[in-house]
Parts: sequence; structure tokens; C-alpha cells
Amino acid sequence: MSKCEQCIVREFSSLKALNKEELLKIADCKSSYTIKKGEPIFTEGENVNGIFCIKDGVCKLTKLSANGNDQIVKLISKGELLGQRSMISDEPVNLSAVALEDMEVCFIPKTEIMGLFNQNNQFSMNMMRAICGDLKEADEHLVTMAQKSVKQRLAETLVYLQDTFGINPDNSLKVKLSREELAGMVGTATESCIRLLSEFNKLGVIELSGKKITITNKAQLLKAAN
Amino acid sequence: MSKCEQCIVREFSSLKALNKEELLKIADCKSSYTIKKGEPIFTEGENVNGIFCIKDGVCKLTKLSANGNDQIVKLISKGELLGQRSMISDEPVNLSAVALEDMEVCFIPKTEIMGLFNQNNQFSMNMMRAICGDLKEADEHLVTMAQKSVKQRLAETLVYLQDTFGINPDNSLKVKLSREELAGMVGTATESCIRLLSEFNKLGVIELSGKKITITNKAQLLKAAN
DNA sequence: AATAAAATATGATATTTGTCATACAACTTC
DNA sequence: GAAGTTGTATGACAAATATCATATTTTATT
Repeated sequence: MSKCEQCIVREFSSLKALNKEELLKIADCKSSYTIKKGEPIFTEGENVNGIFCIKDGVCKLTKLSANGNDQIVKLISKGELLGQRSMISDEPVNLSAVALEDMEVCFIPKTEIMGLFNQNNQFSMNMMRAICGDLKEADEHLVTMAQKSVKQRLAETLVYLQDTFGINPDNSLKVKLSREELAGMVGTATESCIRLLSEFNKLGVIELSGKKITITNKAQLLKAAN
Repeated sequence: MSKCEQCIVREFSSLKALNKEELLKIADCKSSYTIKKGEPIFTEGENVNGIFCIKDGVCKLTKLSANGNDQIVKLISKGELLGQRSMISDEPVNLSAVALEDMEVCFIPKTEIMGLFNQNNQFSMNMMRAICGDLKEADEHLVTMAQKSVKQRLAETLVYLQDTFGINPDNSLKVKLSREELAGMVGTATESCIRLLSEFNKLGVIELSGKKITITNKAQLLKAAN
């Protein structure tokens, strides 16, 4: 069992408020998992009863819509927590989490976290602030979905992916999403997504090479979307 | 200054965890306001530094989109709190709140609430749970915006308004929204909203009479939207 | 009550987006 | 390496939605 105390990623989440003693206690009751690309961490409707701490890798949070499409609500990566919402509300999870690449995650049971909420006020405030941040983000995302065109949303999504997850040595986007997944982020049909990528490609603002997407002119890409 | 202890609406929010003593302290530092229909409680970007408790009336939470449209993110009514998100994050508010009818609200300053977070764990847990509920709602709303047609969204919005805010003696929706506001909830152009209302009216599933909207056949309305 | 202003309604039309069909490319699997 | 499977690409078309113009109704103002 690895020591939480020496885990760097805890510094990036609400867990940073915990002291040595508390971390030792967590290390004692946590379990570690390896999740292969494409595998779920949890699925909509499941009872999770704890939170996951992402040690490495990226996953998508999706919700199945009535029309059968998987809408990607958010991407979560190294250092972030998963499952707080449902743990605190004491409800099944409302979203599915599926690995986009091989992942390392730790699971901390609910009882442990709840105990910490009681004894460490800084920790609960951190958690509250993080959830408030998620809520703000969700509201902004909502307005984007409601008010912007598919073309704008696609362009902004591409820029978001680059700014958030970075690029490979060849400048292509690091996170690899299928066209279907990209469409699921943007909230459009896969064919429409492909068509618009083609269009951006022809305009010379992005470059397509197999699954690889490279933004060659960020400013122009955003401009072209308007 | 009225007594929070005797205010019924506090029973409907996180404030219900507070004891007599704590309520007396709040009553002592709160301020009460009357907000006329159409007036703002606060505006996007403002520093609020506290929370509002809605004693009576309904308001809309809106966000101005880049295209100049006001998207209505949520409606808030009697018994609910307002401004927690920005208070906890220690940021300006990200949404505007505007009264849809005459309102009675109380303002409780941030220092007071923060003090209560420290001394009353049940209160902070209530608040956290409420915000988690908002987050879940926002995610679901987001998926609806991304995946459903305008017609579906309008039908669901009408049903939501009826189920949440009730009907007048003549069966018309109690909350009164202009066509523009309704379009702002649905996330569409005002003309499209009007056109679809017309269509529902011709189908006989709703009835229009001036600004009044009456759902005459809820099941059929939802069915017609698919 | 008369007038102006705002909100609602509807037609005509352009644009956006989705759907279905099909082609082609890339990747597995045997 | 052939056959099948999956993912990507594109055309043709239909449906949904936005936009602009204008009429009509409602509400506010004098």
C-alpha cells in the first residue's frame, strides 16, 4: 500500500488540507486500482460510497441522454477527485466515468471522508469551494450549450482541450478523443462534428492526420467559428 | 426588525439546522428588502459578500451570453437561498438575479455565515448538500440543452413551470414570463418560442390567452414534443 | 380616449443541423 | 494477408431553427 503522504497529486485537490496523521489514516483504508483505457470507473445509477482520487490519466464524465447519445459533461484528470457530489448527497452517481487512457486511481471510503469533514474544517471548506467551482463551470457550460452554434462550440472545445491537457511534441492535442466522443462533448451529431473539422481543416486553422488533431492557428480558429 | 426564529421559510433551506441562539444572532445582523418586479437583486460581476434568503416571490437567475441574449439558468423562489456559490468561492457573482414578481428578501452578511460554518457542522453539511443538488441539476440541464430539440425543451419547461410553481384558479401557469423570457429559459429565439407555442396551441395541448399559458393536456404536450 | 410603445404573432426565407446512404481508411482477428 | 469490423469522410437531402420583415394585439403614457 502506497503512502498518501508522499503522493504528489493530493496537493492539487481538497485533500491538501489534511495533515500527516490524517493522511496516514487515509492511506490505511484506501484501495488503489488500475483502470484500462475504455473501462468504467463507475456507471450512472451505481452506488459508489466514497470518492476516487485520480493519480494518473484522464477520464470522461458522461450522461446517457433519452435519445441514446452519450453527452460528455466534463473531463477529469490527474489530481482531481471523483464522486464527491453523490457521496455528499448520499445518492447514486448521476454520471458515468470512463477512462480515456490507462489510469491510476485510489478509492477512499465515505466513512473516512465524512469523519474528516467533522474534524477538519479547512478540508470541508476546500471541498465546498471545489464543488462551488464545478457549479459555476456547469452554469457557464450550460449557457454555451444553449446560446452558441455547433461550430462555435466545436472550436471552443478544441481550444479548451489544448489549453487544459496540452499538446504532444508534434503539436497535436494530447487527449485523444474519437470523433464520436468529440461530438459528445460538443453536443452534436458525429457527422456534423466530422464535417466541421473538415471545414476547419480546409480553412487551414487545424490539421487532421488520422485521429490526431493539431490547432495551427488558435486565434483564427476561434474567429472562423463566428 | 423581524425575528428569523419565527420566519417559516427558513425551514425550507439549509438554515433549518440553526438553533434558537444562532437565529437570534442572524436576526440581529440581517437586513430586509423589498424588491419590485423587474428590479435586480444583484448583477453579474458584482461583489455580494453574503447570502439572500427569499422570503417571498420568484426571481430569475440569468447570464448574459456573448450574442447579447439573457439565458435564464434557473428560477429561485420562496424559501431558497441566493448567492452562496460566490460567497463560498469568494468571487463576484457569476449570474444576475432579477425579480419576476414583487419580492421580500433578507440579506445575511458573509462573516455571519462563515462563523456558523465553523460552529455548526450540520449547517455546513446542509449547505454542501444543497450545492451538490444544484450541481446535479445543472449537469442534467446541460445534457437537456445539448441533446434535446427546442420543441422538447419548451414542452418540458412549461411542464416544469406548472409542477414547480403551480397554477392559478383558472389553471394558467402562476409564474408569468414574457415570451422573451420563456425563450431565454429554453435557449432559443423569441420568434421560435412564439411559433412553437402557437403550434402547441393549435394542437390543443395548451391554451394561450394574452400572456397567460394554460396546459390543457400535459401528457399529450410532452408526447407532441417528440 | 388617443397615442405611443412594447409585446405577440405570423409569413418568407436563409442558415444550420440532423439523418440516411455510401465510400473509404484503419485496425483486428483469424 | 484476407476478411471483417470499426472509425472517418462526404454527398444528398430533410428537418429544425434563426433571421428579417411586417402585421396585430396589448399595455403604458399622456
